[in-house]
Amino acid sequence: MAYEPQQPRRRQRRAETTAEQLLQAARTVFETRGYQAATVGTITKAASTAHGTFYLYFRNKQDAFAKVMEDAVTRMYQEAQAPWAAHPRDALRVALSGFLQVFADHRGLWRALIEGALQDAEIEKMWMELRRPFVERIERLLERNRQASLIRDELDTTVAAHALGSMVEWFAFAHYALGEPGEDRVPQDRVVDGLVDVWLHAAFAGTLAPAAVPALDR
Amino acid sequence: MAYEPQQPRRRQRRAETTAEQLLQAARTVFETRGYQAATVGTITKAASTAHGTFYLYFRNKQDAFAKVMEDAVTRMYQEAQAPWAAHPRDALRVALSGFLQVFADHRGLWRALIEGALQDAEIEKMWMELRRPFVERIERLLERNRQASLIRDELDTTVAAHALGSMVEWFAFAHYALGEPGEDRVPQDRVVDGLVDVWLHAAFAGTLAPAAVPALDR
Amino acid sequence: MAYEPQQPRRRQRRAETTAEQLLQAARTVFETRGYQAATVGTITKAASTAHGTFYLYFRNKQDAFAKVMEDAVTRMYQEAQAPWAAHPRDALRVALSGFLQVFADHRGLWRALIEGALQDAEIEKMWMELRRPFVERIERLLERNRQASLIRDELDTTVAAHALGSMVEWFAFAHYALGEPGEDRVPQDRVVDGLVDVWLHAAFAGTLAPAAVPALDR
Amino acid sequence: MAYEPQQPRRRQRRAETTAEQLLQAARTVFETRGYQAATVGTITKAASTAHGTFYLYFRNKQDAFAKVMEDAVTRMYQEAQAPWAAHPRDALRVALSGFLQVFADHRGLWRALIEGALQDAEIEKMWMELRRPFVERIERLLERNRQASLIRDELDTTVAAHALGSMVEWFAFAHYALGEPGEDRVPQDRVVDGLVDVWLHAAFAGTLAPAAVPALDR
DNA sequence: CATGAATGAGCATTCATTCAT
DNA sequence: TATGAATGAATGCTCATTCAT
Repeated sequence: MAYEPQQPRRRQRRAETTAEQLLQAARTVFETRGYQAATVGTITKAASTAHGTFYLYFRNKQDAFAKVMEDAVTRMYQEAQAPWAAHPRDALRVALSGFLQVFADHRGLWRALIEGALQDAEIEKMWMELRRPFVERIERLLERNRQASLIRDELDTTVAAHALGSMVEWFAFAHYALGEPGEDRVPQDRVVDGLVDVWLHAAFAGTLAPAAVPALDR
Repeated sequence: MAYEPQQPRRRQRRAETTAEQLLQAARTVFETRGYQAATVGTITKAASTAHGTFYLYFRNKQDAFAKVMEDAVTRMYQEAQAPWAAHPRDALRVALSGFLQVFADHRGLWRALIEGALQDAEIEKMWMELRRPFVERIERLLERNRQASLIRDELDTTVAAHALGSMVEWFAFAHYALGEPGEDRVPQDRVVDGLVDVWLHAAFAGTLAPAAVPALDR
Repeated sequence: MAYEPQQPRRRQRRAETTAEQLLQAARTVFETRGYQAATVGTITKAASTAHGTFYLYFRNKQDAFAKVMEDAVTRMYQEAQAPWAAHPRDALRVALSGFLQVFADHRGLWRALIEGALQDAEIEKMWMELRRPFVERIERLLERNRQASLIRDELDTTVAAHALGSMVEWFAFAHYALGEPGEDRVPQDRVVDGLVDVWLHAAFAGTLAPAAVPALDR
Repeated sequence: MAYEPQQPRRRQRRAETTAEQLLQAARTVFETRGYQAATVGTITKAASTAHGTFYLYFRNKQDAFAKVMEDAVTRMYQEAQAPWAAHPRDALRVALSGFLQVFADHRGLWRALIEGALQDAEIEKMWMELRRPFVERIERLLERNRQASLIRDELDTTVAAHALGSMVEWFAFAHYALGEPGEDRVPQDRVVDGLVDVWLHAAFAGTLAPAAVPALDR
């Protein structure tokens, strides 16, 4: 009840620290154990706080996950959009390479994100929103190039943007986040080259004689 | 064994009925509630059997899931391999269309499958194995056409097979299995056309002057 | 409904076989897994009969255990009372040696017996009754030798009989039935010598000239 | 940690109370129902705590049993090692008498202990370890007196220690812990006298002048 | 703000026993 | 007699959440 001069600040600092600890711990725990297998107890233990303190900063486990993921996923999609070189083919290389690298580095977070999204509608919504700009950016890219007549006329840019975005995302997921962590995989360089190749041919203009398309066997 | 005249048949029929009820119930429950949220109790209740009966037909929850999924997923990937028309472009259309349709129809099962895979290493393994033939088939297709010189020389068929397979899978997942069930989506015809288009240009031969590749915006 | 000449006999023989199989299987299962850990399913599987058949021959698990044990334990105590040599010290040696041997050979059955007795009053009662002659025999022995003035005057034969009987029984139990099965133990010869020594001095009078040791009845 | 003025004490007291209630309840339940028949639910009900609280204080049922028994059994074997009178024969009397009394008073716990040991290898191990000092102490006693030439030369002290220890233990078990609780038994005084008598003659040298019996130290 | 003891609903799994055939 | 499918009660354990201090 006495008037405290600078106590509030210290208290606030303390709170921030605790919040930071908890967020950090939650991130680590979700990353290593996944959404459902992560427990509040594990998180508070990792954060060296009391069990109850968790509920001072998060409404519940779901909320903590959302907060962790919002931050993490934003950073991940951003990392994947790092500024790129001037040369176009190389530019695409850099972008894809960055995205794959982020995926490989945060395997656990991606797994947790998808797991969480499947168990919790709010997480799902959040993810969809964080993901949208990623696809929209591809669409904008295609649109712009269409105006420059570099894109094949008949390309449905909306569908193509979704398809190419999905291709990268899912390829990365299946390649890096699924299967045994230490498993042998196609080396990243080769993967990037292949993806760039598919991208370029899929979207950009060129003489593509339909007659050349062969029969697809079963 | 040789004691009962023709009763075994009756018993057997009863057993088959129970098995069918349980499998059906398990399928429904997994489909509507997901992997983790599905409980043995819910399944047996839905099947109108005693709780313990579940363990007469499944080793455990995971096993039930595997059995449900093996059946369902196999059917799903097979649908995408349905015999197809003579015209190659149409053939691809039919295959993709079938795959997307199945996906749209079994949104819940796919969600459950991925959720399960992320929570249970065995399920993950099972899925990877069910999925492999799907990708391998694409690779074989590309290889065969390469020998017919219909495929671009520089195409890395392994990477491309994974990439194109992933594209379809993830597109389908993101498009049909994520988001609100009733949400408005791009109409399926347009989607199929777009995907076929990307496929054909990505893999098959044509003059694609690198010079034509434009700058990619950020 | 027709008059069957020798069908009954065959049927009876079949029944005996089933009964025998079940009893044998039950014995094995109880011996290897103990009372509580043994399950009806394991027993019927071992006996190659249907689950339900078990209840044709036994009222329940407890009953099966009682039947197995009655037989087995009787045999065990009897084996331990095998006819013995004429020389008294050696006679005692033979008797103790036999008892210990039986114990060592049927470690599992003893464990199961005691476990069962502790969980089931009927088993307990049965055991007490099977055990009683064992102690009474010792008591009779001491009494007889008292009349021959070979026993110390002040010996309370009743208590001594219980004490010496218990000593052997428990020693055997702790030595052979408890602890790791393969554990190193004091070699049996030395054990027998020690026990004989304690017995003789505990009960018999004066300087124990081997000649003084009387015949042990059976 | 430094936040709460003196509340921790109150909380701590509360926690101690709960711990005490649970331990007490567990003890009672194990004593009256045995190891296997005791359930966590029964214990928490008896302790008036929530089911989950049990796992705040015990890792699992086995752990609770171990904790109950460690406490009880230690006390029981110690009772048999209570400081004793100067007169050696009386000293032995006191020790044996104490042991038997404790046994008679805790019939249920002994039963549970043995039952538990037969069902759970860890409990068995724990018991063997609690029991060992009891036997070793006897052995040390005999060894010491051997040096004072009060022990018969030919006595195998290791075997004798096991044998005499077993005798007392098993006698007590069979006499007090088995059979109907209210059954008529040989009166305790007579039992003690008999056991002492056997002990002394079994182990000590020659004509047993009471004076010759040495002090039994700890 | 922080603590951590307490709660209790929830779940997978086992198994003795029954009974229709 | 024999079968084996079906039953369902019972139990140990986890963990998100609350709340008195």
